[in-house]
Amino acid sequence: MLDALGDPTRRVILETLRTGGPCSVGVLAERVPVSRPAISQHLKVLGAVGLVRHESRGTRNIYRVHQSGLDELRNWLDRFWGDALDAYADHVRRTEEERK
Amino acid sequence: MLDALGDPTRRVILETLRTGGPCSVGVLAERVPVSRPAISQHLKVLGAVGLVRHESRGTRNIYRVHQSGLDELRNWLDRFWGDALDAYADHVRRTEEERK
DNA sequence: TTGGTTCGTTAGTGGCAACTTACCGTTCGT
DNA sequence: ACGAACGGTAAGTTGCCACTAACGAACCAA
Repeated sequence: MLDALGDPTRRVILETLRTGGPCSVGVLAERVPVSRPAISQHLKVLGAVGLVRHESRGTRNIYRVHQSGLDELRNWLDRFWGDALDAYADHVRRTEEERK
Repeated sequence: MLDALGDPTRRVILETLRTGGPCSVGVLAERVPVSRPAISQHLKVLGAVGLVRHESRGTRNIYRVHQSGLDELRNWLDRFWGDALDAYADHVRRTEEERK
């Protein structure tokens, strides 16, 4: 998931899909300075983690951003930050006891 | 920012800091199966994007997770999803007109 | 001051993944 | 049914980044 967002090209692809709306692979290859097969590979990765969905329209596949991946990221964020605060509180309490 | 979270080792370091609370570089090197210099380099990257803060305690530096990076990520998420919906609405309207 | 930690930095290497070129399957128009 | 367009896949290369090893700096204790 975060691995998928780690690549700059994939983020550009997502940005393009976000600002330009859903579009085909060929159009994406025109807008992003990268060959068409590279686009395909990245879309495969993005699709595997639920960040994009594709829909076959004749010979061309229309890709669009999908929500599930973003939701998962948000949940991870919430849980992460909550646990970090708890762990910090524990740490403070522990060092407090050591000082005695 | 997302580049920083893209590396698995860095996520492990963050997880370690989160669950175990703040700790020094040497302790991190013990808990994460990676050499100490590698830890230093990763902490440098994580610090550059505001995900961790360090505080010099004598010869040793205590690192802890910091909020600003997470906040920035959350803001990005919110704006991303909102814009994606708008762009999708535009796209629907545009294809609707082309159908005429 | 001297020895022992603790940490940051540099140089160098190995491995992985992103990219391109070439090829093949699929689908639509004629 | 045939040609063309669109897209996914395979193989191969290149570039980048994570990692280790060695060195150097700062700090504390004696």
